[in-house]
Amino acid sequence: MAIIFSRKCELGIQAVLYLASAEGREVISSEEIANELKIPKEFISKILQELTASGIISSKKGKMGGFSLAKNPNKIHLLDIVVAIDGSDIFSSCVLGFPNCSSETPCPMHGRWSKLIDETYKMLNEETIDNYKNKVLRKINSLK
Amino acid sequence: MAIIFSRKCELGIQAVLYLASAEGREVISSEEIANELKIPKEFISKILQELTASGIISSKKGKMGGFSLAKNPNKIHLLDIVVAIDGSDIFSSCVLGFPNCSSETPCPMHGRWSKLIDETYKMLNEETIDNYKNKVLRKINSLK
DNA sequence: TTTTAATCAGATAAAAAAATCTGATTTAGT
DNA sequence: ACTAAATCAGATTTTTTTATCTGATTAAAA
Repeated sequence: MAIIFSRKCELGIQAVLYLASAEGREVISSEEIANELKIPKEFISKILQELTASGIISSKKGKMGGFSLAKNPNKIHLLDIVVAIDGSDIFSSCVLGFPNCSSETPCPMHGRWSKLIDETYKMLNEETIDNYKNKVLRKINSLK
Repeated sequence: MAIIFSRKCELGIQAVLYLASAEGREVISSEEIANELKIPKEFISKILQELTASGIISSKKGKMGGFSLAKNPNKIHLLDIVVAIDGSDIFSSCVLGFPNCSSETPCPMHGRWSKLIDETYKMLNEETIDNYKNKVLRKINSLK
């Protein structure tokens, strides 16, 4: 089971990081992304479409086409990708699955859990793709 | 989407908390739990069976039967329930979905994320059902 | 202008998770 | 013994998520 992000979202972040790490090159095909990340081409294509629709990356059709970042990597936050694919419910939904969990009617974990979620949110909101593009190359290479 | 625990696990925790909050009474029927937590009886029955199998609660069959905690509530940690239902993968799997994420071949989020997961683990391991049984009553009553 | 290689769009299939159903078993009380 | 009320066990259905397929469109290059 995915721990916090959907599989789609995990792979979406991976793909955007890959695009960022390939700076200088015009566009990257979905096939290359699929090969490098060792995931099915068809699946990543769908995800790249969604990310294109939400304006995080842009696409160039036709032969020699492919995908590239739509903005400067220091303007793309991890949070943007998460919200685009999974939405923002995870930042407000109850960890124990109770409805209407809030400071008025908190679940028993509410207090401590809120702090963890706030930190997560902060992390995703602070970190930009730019901060990560070098780190990710190492990881991708380790996939051999 | 469930944020970190499966729906099964969320409801399992809710049910165990409910049992803890009903101390003094012999056994509680799955029907009562379902009514109080506003969830389907059949689903919670399945979950209660699993929790019985893993020794967290115990069951009494037949008329006047039902479920009760298998041990003292200060001996049952939230972690026990989580591991029994969802397993312990969430504490070691990569937040970005990369394989073999570790300090040797970390993903870009590995460092910061590990800290959050460690805190979560600590919280689940420290807190016992006992600590929560009073808090949960308020929440359950608010479900009206 | 034709071929080729790419995205795009939407349908479909497969897998996993969540929820429900059915019947068997157990046990207290009459 | 019989009945009623509960768990137990496992099959089935539904829903959601994940993954795949197919055909259309686009655009570069021969």
